[in-house]
Amino acid sequence: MPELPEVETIVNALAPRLSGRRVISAEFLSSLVLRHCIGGDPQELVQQTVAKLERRGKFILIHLERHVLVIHLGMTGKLLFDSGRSPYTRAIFGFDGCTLFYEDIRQFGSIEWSTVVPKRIELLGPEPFDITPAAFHRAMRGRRTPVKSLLLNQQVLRGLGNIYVDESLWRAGINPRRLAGKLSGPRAARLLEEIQNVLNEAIQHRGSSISDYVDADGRKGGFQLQHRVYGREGKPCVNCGTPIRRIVLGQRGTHYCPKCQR
DNA sequence: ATCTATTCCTGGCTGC
DNA sequence: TGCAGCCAGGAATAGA
Repeated sequence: MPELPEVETIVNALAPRLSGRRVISAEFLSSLVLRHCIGGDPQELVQQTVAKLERRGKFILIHLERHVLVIHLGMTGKLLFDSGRSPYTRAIFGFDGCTLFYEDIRQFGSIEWSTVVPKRIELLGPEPFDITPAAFHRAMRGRRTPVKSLLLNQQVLRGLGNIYVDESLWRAGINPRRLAGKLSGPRAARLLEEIQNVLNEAIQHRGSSISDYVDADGRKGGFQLQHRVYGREGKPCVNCGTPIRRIVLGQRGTHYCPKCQR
């Protein structure tokens, strides 16, 4: 499940190999991944040159001359260079020099394009690295939802998913059920700091490969070995030895230490 | 405006 | 062994 660090790793692999390349062909093998793209003809992408690549939260933006291609990998989406067609190939982008295959088993991912960045992308919250502790605290003020749910809200902060939210809350010593609006300024600042720490460390490790995640060159990440709570139900907390607990919060599996996180 | 529940999808796992 | 049924989850959507 690609979150900010995984998407960052993918974009870092894509950018040098796609920048300046010309789109030769665009083929879609599944209409499901185009569910956000109403009435566009893939042929209009052909012959355009890639201007630049950008990550916004978990979204990949490929800026062409006249259009922007917006890709979200969902749960099982992958962008792979020259991998060849598989039963789960949903789209194929031919460039002068390489071919990019979009694979997605569960088809939670999506691809769309338009002449301007879509509104819902513009409405995303700030990058976790681009918000001050004070602004972060303000964003939580008055919110009567568990802090975990708020951190998953991409309109508040963009890029966090289930893994890194659980890991951040453990590092900050905050119970995922705590209401966001009840966090003090210092605790909010600590939380933001730990969010930035865990994301930076995960990027250094090229992301987490928990199911079958690989980057555009087929390389796995290594940060799953650093997880302290995610996927560790029943195992001892590395800080205090208490068994890690798993609950369902906001329809999401949630992992935490009942002793360290209050 | 804010919050919660539901829906999408399918390989892999659990349990009978 | 075989198979039904359930699970994982990001984001859009509907409903409260």
